[in-house]
Amino acid sequence: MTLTLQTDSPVRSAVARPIMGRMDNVIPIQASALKVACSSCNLRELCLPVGLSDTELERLDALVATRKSVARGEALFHSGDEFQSLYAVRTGFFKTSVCAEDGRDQVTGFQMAGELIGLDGISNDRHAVDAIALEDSQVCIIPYGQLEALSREFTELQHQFHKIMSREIVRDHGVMLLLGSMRAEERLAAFLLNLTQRLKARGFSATSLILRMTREEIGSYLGLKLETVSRTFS
Amino acid sequence: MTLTLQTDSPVRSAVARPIMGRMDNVIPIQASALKVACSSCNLRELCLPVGLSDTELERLDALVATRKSVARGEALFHSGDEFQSLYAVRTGFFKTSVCAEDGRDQVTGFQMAGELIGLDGISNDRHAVDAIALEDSQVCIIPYGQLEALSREFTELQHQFHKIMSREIVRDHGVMLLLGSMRAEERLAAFLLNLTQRLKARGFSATSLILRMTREEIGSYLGLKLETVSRTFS
DNA sequence: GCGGCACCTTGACCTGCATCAAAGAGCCGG
DNA sequence: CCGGCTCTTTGATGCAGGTCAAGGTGCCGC
Repeated sequence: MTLTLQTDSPVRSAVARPIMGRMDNVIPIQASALKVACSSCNLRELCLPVGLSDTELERLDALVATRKSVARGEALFHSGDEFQSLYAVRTGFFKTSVCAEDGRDQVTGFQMAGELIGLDGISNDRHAVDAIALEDSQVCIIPYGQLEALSREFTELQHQFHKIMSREIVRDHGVMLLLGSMRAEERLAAFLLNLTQRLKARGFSATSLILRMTREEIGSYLGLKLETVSRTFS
Repeated sequence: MTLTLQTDSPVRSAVARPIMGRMDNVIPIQASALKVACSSCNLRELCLPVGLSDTELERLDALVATRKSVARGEALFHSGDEFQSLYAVRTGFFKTSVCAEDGRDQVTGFQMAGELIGLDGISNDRHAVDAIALEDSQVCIIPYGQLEALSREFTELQHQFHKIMSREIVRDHGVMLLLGSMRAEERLAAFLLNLTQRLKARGFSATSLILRMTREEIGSYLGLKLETVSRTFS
């Protein structure tokens, strides 16, 4: 298989600009009370509502009532912020990262449409990572308290939510395997493979992809330096 | 602060043998229907029951009805096994590890008394890791379906369970930071610090610890080779 | 008591990746 | 249109940690 890589920067504008052009007409990065409905969302088979009945979906619609736009480079939340909601990526692309006391930081994941951000915050009511938009994005706001309440009512929702958390744990274990025992080339390969699979599940081409993140961010995720990432691509 | 390290092997028998001696009198590694009660367990402040009321505890007692003994070196479960229950470590010490197709494997964590094992299995009804006892151990069996049912009834239990899953995610992010951006010495230091903190929370001395795992297992967890671990200790 | 085993330590050497450095490409604002 | 910015590429060099190898220690079973 051949894989066409297209970096998103500095050629970025060729791709992202059209989107930013549209953005000029709206207020950037405000929590806008857009009306939303999971039941009519094309991501519902990838997101929280998987397997829900119509009545359940209806109740979820009432809960996930608003969206929020986040401009490229802006934070959805920071480490230490009070935790109140989970966020489902509606459009766009995010990274999450932890940082050590000495300033070094580590990208812990990249999130795309249909994926949940903020699960780390449940543990002690504060977010433990930074979540940064890598392109202009929209997220659906899922108030956590209400989600807990609703999932006490609906077995399916509860189960789906647990699965999502568990999947995150399994994913993290995969990253540990990658960081702990693979060489640079293997890491990059595994990373690209994972990315294309996720894009494919969302209906994008599996043989050509645009990298929204910088070499440095990829490097941080993979435990490599940006030069190494760049060299390994060549 | 000074820290006395005591390796558990090959001097292991000095420590573990007495326990194994006792084991000779019972059937080793069988699911024995020991009567158990969370409400009278000295680990309840570290384990699932945190924050539960008396009536809630009573119901949980009914659910977590049996224990299981696992002999040193035996598996609690393997990757690929059907997932049915979570396990709370009652006594002893476990490791969990994932393995790649090519045979390399990576230790993803060490679990001690009061910690939950098996959360990875929720994601698709199969366990994703191997769980191996590093010393003769006992676990409480928590049937997952029943736990979900009970946590639909009791807000506190539900919340506590979510916190435990979230904490696991945060822990994993910490390990990623360690694997992705620390040098050998720092990794080992962070590892020992973490271990002593957890032991302290369980009432053990914080300045002297016995390493139940081999250099190789530590190395696998930290993304280092056993020789490096050994050298770094010196 | 002796050989075998599992684990740990130590030494010598090598290599994969980090580090340092320089230069190019596309973009942005003035 | 020019200078500065960010991101990337590429080269040269160095070192942390991997690899290979040998030897030690305590345990176990015969």
